[in-house]
Amino acid sequence: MITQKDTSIACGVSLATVSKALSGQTDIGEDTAQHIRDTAKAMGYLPNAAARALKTNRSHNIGVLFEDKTSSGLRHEYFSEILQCIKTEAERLGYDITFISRNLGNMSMTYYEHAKYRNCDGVVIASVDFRHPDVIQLVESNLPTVTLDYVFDSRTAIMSDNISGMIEIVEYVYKKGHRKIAFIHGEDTSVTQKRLASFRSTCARLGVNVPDEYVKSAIFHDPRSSGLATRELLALNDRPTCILYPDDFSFIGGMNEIEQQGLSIPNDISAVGYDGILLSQVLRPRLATYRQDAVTMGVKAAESIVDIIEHPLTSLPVQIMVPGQLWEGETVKQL
Amino acid sequence: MITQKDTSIACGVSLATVSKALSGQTDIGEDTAQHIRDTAKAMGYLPNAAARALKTNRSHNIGVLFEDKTSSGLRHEYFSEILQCIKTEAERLGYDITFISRNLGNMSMTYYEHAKYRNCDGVVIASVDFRHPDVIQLVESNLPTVTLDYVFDSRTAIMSDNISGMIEIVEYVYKKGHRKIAFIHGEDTSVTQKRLASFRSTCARLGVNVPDEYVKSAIFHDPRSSGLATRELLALNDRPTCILYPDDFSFIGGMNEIEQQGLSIPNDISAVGYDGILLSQVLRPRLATYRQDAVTMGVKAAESIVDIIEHPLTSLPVQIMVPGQLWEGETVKQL
DNA sequence: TGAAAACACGAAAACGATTAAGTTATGTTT
DNA sequence: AAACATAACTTAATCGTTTTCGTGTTTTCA
Repeated sequence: MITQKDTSIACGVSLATVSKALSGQTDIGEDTAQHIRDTAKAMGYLPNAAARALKTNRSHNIGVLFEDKTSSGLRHEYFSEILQCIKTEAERLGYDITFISRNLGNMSMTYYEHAKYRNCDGVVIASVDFRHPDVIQLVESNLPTVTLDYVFDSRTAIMSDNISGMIEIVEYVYKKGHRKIAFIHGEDTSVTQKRLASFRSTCARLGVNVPDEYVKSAIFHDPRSSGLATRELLALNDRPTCILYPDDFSFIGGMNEIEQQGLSIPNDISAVGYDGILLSQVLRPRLATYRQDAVTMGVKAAESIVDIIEHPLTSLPVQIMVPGQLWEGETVKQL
Repeated sequence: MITQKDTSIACGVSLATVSKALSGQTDIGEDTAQHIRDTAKAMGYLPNAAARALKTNRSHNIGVLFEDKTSSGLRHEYFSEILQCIKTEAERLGYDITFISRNLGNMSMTYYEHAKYRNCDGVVIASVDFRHPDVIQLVESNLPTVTLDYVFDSRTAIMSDNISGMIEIVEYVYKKGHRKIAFIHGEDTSVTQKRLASFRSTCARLGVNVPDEYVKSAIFHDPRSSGLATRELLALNDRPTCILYPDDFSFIGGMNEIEQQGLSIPNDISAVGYDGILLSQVLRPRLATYRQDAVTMGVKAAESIVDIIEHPLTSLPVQIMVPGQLWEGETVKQL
């Protein structure tokens, strides 16, 4: 492996001169610097991130928390798309991505310890149990952090606008003439709480009555549970005319149930998803859904964490609301 | 930050002793070692991966190549599941995962340079253009590498068994009485070549004639292109009774086309997917498909790269065939 | 009991890079 | 021309660990 030392010998200058020339310091003559850069390249010199990190205490490495539990995790297109965009944007800004977990080999460590061990300059917390003590420890530490879809006090958070999303969905469905609107929500998370509150308040504002039996609980990304909830809704005496699903993928479970009962979407029952994953737009009829802007979420997350890392004093903790977009699709019938 | 030095002072022993005690060397008295470990923990000592890597030339970090081009990439459930499993298994074995790309900030580098820069002990090459010169450079370097679904000479590869997969599919369809079998394949990749060859040879062996117009080209993971191919197939005078799709997701495009023409699956047209993603099993009728064992792929990839890293002399380059499984589903009609 | 072996620990160099502070040589000012 | 500023380098310390080679002490056993 070619080091700066090798290069310095080859150029007949000191180690320091090489380091400065390579990092573009100004107190090196332009001709010398150029010569050093040329020979370094010719010799196949590569910087050593470990040495650099050790000395500078900056790794240019961002930790990412992605715990793959049942519902969310990498298999969910929303998250894999966010990850993809964090990765791309971070790389553009000169940072690499390392996954942070709670164990490494046989030694178990907290997220914080792991991130410190790897000298991460900051951490993006994407998909985890935000109530876990280890997550709390991490956000309360001195490490820069950015969370996705969950707010911690005095910390930057990138939020998909679930409140507005739900408002737009309900208003759209209302505009289409629906007054019997059912909502199948996901398991009890911060996201679910926001959507549910928004659903209830918007319905109230529009004067839409929501009987208790119109609100069902299911599991995100699990068509089976939303299928069961759908069945219960269809069995009601006063069945809803429109069902809102926790996410696009879960809608499949509802769709099966509806079709199996000989009903058709949207003629007999209208339906709306959430997420705007690829699937929603290749189904026929195209699913009405609220597209979450995963691309912007990822980009903003990367931008924010880098900003905090590079300007720790001037960057302020903010909550960035990322608006989504209603995709009307063809699954909500005009009544 | 607490270092070994701090600990050594606190314990009144030398730096060397602390290092040995912490790494479990034998030439330290058991009582001293225990005392050192206790105080280290009490003081909140954390090892520094950068310093360790610098000294030992081992980072316990595995690079992963995941370039997100159109068809494959993280948004494809097959790959995101593999990534998830590589991650989990690598962590179990004491390694972290870092994404390797071709640029970092404004400096562009090859994969090899990036991996070297980050001191990766090895690289898993998952989803890229395997013919790219930079990929070639990487696999021809001294870095341990493992590839997925593509073989390089003298290198370990984890292969989803596309040959057998196609054999099983064709035999299954044949057993169901189909003799007019069409195949819509993906773009020209190594995987496509294998499946196509296997399709042709199996059909030949079974005495099934495959007219040229029964073999259509589409794009992986793109329902639109497979929809178009499906339309062409349906327009043939002598239309096939069964269509094999490049992947489960692409099947959606075909499904829409078929239903739009007033035909039904499987009564009028039978269909088979490939991958066995979640979607395939929540569709009604359940899609016949060949389940690729992404979990095993990921686990084997992690195991293999770690084995090569830790036993460079005794580990041999092998091609590990990961068998999949035919899921019969309900989309192939008995003729 | 005395020499060799085993044990427990320390000193110091090294990994590759960065950087504060010091040293020349050259140029500028008055 | 003396004094000073600037440009262009160099020296040497340092980041936190690991590891080789010693060294002093204790144990072992003939």
